[in-house]
Amino acid sequence: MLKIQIEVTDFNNSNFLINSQFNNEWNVIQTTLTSMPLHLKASSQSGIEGNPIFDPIGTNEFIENNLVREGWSSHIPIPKAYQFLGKDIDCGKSGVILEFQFSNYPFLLNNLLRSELFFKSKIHLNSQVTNLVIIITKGKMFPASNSTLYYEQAVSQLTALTKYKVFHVPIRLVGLFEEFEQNINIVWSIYEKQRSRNIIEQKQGQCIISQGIKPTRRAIIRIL
Amino acid sequence: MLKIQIEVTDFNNSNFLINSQFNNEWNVIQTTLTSMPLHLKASSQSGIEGNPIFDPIGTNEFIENNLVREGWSSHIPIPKAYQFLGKDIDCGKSGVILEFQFSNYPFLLNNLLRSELFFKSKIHLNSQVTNLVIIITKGKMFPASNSTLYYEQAVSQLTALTKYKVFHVPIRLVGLFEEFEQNINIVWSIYEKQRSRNIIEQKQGQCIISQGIKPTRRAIIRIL
DNA sequence: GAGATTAGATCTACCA
DNA sequence: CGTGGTAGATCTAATC
Repeated sequence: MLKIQIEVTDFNNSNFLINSQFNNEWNVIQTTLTSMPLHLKASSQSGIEGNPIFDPIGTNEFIENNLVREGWSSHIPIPKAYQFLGKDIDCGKSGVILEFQFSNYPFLLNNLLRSELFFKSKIHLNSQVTNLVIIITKGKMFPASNSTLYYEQAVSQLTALTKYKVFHVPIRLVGLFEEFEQNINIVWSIYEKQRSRNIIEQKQGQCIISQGIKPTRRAIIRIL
Repeated sequence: MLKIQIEVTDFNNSNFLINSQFNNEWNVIQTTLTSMPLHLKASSQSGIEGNPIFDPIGTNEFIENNLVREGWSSHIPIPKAYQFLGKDIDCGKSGVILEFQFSNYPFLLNNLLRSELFFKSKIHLNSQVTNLVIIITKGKMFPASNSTLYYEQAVSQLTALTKYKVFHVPIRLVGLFEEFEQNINIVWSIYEKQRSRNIIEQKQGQCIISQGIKPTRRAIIRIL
């Protein structure tokens, strides 16, 4: 059975930190991600109505449910004194912050900087200081809503920021990918209406993903 | 005649820098902003359809047009090697970068970090290195689309980041405000359809802005 | 239940 | 004229 592929880029020594202290947490994330079928939905974008695109809602839900089952906390509130940085963080356990980021690209640097402040200020989230941040993104290959963050973009940005030593919190950036020209298991979700998070129907299925003709092209998804 | 009010917060010694080197550039910005009528439009948000909200499109256009007339460049391209930070910056002149930011709040830290990299890397934008960044935001008082950045939020975030010395580029953050209980000149724009930037009709008018009963409430705008 | 706020979803505009 | 990408606009969901 073909599983989702993941790719990882580490910043600020997160590789060493994970191997020495957060191996268990990482293993649970890795297992969760690689057991996940590709979640797709229909686009409503003008001109490509109905075309399959990456489904952030379904993906988000799958990961969150699985991690909560493994003892992770979700929607961890940010303390009052730091509420200008936001309301909550997606998931966390034992000082590991986990953010899924499938929304528009500026959220990456927003997540990064607030994590940096959690790290430096040593404030407690879920009774723990922040030791490590893991950010999950999708590969550029997937057709998706415009301006949503993709892994390669995130790698470039964090690499440049690392070069100029702008941040110090250890970060592992994770990208989700699929194989080309293989039967891929998918979950196709139909939502109540545009922008609804209310799933009316969820179908299992398969698709084949082809690389576009030009190397710059997004992949083409053919539902079987 | 009542003009838009502006408030300013400076970071990393931008105050000194402006007074000593960029007084002319600042004066043009200040004059432009304080000559601007409040731009409003109708919301399409469920439950408050038709209610007046801050109009980012109209505001943006007004500022940009005026600055271009004063010799500023707009949509300054980011060099190829730094394209992972984006395509262009809103406006600039003589090493001063200007960003209007009325979109969702994470764009603030996105703009901040890419400006920091422009500053540190000394790359040329419009044949100039980056000396100063000016970011224009709207006050929290204005009803607006959900999750759009507001000045007070930006002040909090940048203040915290300054405290931990995360960034070094000089920044002046500008907030737009209006007086309460006064006749305020407005421009009400009607767009072709939802999300359209195509203005069908633009009416001059007046409104009165009242502070909400609870201090936490957004202001109430009454069109005259 | 009304209101505010952030998180996230995801569209249109525009330019190369 | 179709494609791809970023910028910006701006909605719904969820929570307090």
